[in-house]
Amino acid sequence: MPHIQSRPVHACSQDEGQLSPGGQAILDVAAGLFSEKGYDATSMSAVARSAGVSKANVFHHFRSKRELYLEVIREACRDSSAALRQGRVQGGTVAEQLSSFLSHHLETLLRREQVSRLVVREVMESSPEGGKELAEQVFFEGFTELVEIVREGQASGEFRRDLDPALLAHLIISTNVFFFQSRNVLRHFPFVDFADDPQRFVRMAADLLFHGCLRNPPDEMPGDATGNPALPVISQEKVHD
Amino acid sequence: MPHIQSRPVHACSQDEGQLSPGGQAILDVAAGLFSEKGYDATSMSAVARSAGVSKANVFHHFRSKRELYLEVIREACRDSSAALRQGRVQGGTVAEQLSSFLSHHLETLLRREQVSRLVVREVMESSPEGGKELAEQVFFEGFTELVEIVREGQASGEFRRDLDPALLAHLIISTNVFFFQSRNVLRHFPFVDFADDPQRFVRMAADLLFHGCLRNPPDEMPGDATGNPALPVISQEKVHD
DNA sequence: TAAAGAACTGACCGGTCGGTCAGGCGTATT
DNA sequence: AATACGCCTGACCGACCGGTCAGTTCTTTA
Repeated sequence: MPHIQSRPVHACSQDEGQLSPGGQAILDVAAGLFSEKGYDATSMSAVARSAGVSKANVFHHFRSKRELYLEVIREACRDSSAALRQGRVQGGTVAEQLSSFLSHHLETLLRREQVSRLVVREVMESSPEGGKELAEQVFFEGFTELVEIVREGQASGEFRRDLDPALLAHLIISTNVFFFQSRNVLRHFPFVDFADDPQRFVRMAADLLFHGCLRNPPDEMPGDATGNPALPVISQEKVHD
Repeated sequence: MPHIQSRPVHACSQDEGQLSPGGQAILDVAAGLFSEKGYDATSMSAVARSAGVSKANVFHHFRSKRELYLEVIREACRDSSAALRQGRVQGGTVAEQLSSFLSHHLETLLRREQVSRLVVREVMESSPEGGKELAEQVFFEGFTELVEIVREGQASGEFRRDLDPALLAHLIISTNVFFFQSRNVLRHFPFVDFADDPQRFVRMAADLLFHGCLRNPPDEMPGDATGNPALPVISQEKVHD
């Protein structure tokens, strides 16, 4: 379990100078195996076999198992970081921007399931020092951007000014990542019907994050039963599929 | 990585008939090692060494590595399930109950860090079938209870009736678990100051879940600058330490 | 076409893995 | 006193691990 240490992921979001097609093929199957079975349970022999090459050849392209693993992580970070940034929408209210981010982020998580699992695992298992590197070199940009969006919302008066923008940003990521993580369990609760409908989930979650769960008006508004109170939820057709 | 299968965790929250002191000692050190280094990276030799017994002795008490691991998981589930239930408060508003739950739940997660990590890992890596068993046999009770609390809040008119109670319950768990998971990364963002103050985090998160992040009144309220709008936040002294 | 170097291979290494086995020791029943 | 059984041990097993190496084939360049 070689979690990030001294000089590892620093190549994140840098081009890394193109490796040979054979090397790339190895990297691809390695990504699949690592994310499916974890680091320890993935043997170099298995990587070689899956790639259709000899084990010695794998070691020709990558100095060690750890280096292969780190390269996989780097690529995963580069990809998901890029995917995250491109989900940005310019126009609309800040709430719409955040909602679009939520949607796009979750869609990316699910579409690139294996790689996502890999990154999430890396976050969870990171030591305090490894966490520092992950924070600085992998997630800083995206998270900062998210915090900035929230700040804009506060500056424009759209959002409450008395809450910590980083907290909201964290809860947004949290919402998606934990949904992604717990889906296989969530799906089996009888009263949960959103586990297999990410778009519905993201819409409802955004609604909750925006409006809260308490009855809206401080003064009561009694005869409203269950009809949806026509909340200005998000446009909801910007969601990809 | 032996995730739950055919007949595994069914002993959760059942007494399991007491094993010999030697066996319990082995189980304890195994719990530590498994949660610290993961399944694959923990060898039976290491377990034996840490427990101060021979490897053959470990296999005398537990038929296989997998069985030892499952026993560790069972115990962890039994413990954390119990810890969760006892966090329940009777009196007060539903919001206060949920707030207390959040606080107690996070405190338990952090206090029993290793075991928590183990369970979370199990959730994340669970296959669709393994997830079913986890859902039914480990988390059903606690999650159902949480959903019930939310439903009470809706029935009494304290909460909006147009939101899915399971969704709110899920977001509550999500908030805590992801905080727990990402702390080592979170701590290193310069604009995050709640990573090492779980109580503050839980208070702010509860506030956000209750009231949302949008400016409260639907009608504008222009000249209000930055002063906190005196929101009826949670009592905030019910939080343990 | 010769040379150089990258891509690739099978055979092999020391070490560790999960698991087994034959047997010693202590104690309680008969 | 014999027996039986739970607890425990060191020695050992085949399989597989990450990694190396000498050598062959392919590709590029001069």
